[in-house]
Amino acid sequence: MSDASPAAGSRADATRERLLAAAIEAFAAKGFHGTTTRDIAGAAGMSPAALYVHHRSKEELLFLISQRGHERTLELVRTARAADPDPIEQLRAVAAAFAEHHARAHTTARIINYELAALDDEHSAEIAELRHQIDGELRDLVRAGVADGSFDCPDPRLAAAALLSLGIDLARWYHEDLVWTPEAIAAAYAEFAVRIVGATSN
Amino acid sequence: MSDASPAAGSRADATRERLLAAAIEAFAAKGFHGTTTRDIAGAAGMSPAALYVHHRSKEELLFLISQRGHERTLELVRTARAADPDPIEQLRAVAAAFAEHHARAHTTARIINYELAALDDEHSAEIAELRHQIDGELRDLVRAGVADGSFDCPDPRLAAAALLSLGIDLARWYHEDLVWTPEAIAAAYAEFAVRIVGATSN
DNA sequence: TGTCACTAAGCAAGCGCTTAGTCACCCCTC
DNA sequence: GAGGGGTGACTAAGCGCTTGCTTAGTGACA
Repeated sequence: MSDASPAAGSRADATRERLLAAAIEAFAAKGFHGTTTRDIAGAAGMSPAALYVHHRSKEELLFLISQRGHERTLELVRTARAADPDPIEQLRAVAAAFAEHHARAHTTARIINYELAALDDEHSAEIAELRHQIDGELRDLVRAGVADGSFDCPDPRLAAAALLSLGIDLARWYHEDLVWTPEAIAAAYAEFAVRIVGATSN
Repeated sequence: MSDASPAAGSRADATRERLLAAAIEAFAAKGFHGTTTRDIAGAAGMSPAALYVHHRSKEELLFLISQRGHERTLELVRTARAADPDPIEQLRAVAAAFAEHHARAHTTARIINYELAALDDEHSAEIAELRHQIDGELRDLVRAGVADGSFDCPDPRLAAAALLSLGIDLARWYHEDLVWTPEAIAAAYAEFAVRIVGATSN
């Protein structure tokens, strides 16, 4: 039910993570402004004040979730690109990994993509930089495919935006009791991605 | 900056619409729970109490926006489908209209797609029915194309979901000072749609 | 004179966050 | 190994403020 667990060890760290996990569930279900600090603390089995022993504010909780999530996504995309020099294979790998992750971690992904406006200015800038890097990876990939003639696509930037949309919107509609597994989604979406850029397989 | 204006006439109706327009801007920018009734009334140049002269509650405002928006989208899709019996042409028309609308009316579209959880049970059920009809139109269209051999696409339902995602996610990222016009987006997205379903043009 | 859009003032409830204090536990000393 | 001083996770209570919404009343127009 979660994908958070770094730096474990002390009892305090465990509680810290428990509060973070509760915040993820609550923010995803009711949005940042729709969630109260009492909701989060209550779901973690603690009093409202305990939240402030481990975290500075409700907003900091959101930032932490957002930061971890974006770093994870960036790493995911870079790893997928690194596996093969061929743009078509890179695109398949990136689209599959991106889609599978957005299906599997749709709870976190929902917060990451739809609660950006609730971050304060400083945190917002830091997240914007991470998003810029993720977007850059996608644009570079599409441009490389166009440059070597693998892709047929008049506007690479717009194609990159469409590819991102396909994955990100999964966070909005995917949930566990659908017929599709994250792996099935990944396979289908890899094919959609290849088609969108008009790839000619060698 | 808005696309609301039916049933005008009396002074009261005009004020009612002014409040609705203010609610649209505020909900889109800060979310339903992040918006206060004072924000809405203030933006409409009125006191907080004036809101309740014209509307039952803040939630009813959201429902009204959502209902109008969904009805408009459903009509848009049906009109696009009605223009031509050929599935490929229908898909082009639907994808173009859907994308253009989500770019042009991204403010309203954002509320419609991302604030569903804030509706009360009764209103939520009514909106769910409208969404079901929109989804149905898309699925029927893809199935028709697969049936007559125009489309090559192993999972029509998943392809329909991807087509919807492409349009809906525009509401998240599109804004006025980008290089692309809604018309340019529409043209590119019509091509993406045709590619996603693997259409073989006759 | 009656109607109705509209406001000033305010209510009950709920918000994020703080304060003052309790309690379990750990290490050091004798 | 009993006693004591210190530490830090945790809570009950509540502060200052904001929320959605109501009420009593005003003033313009028919």
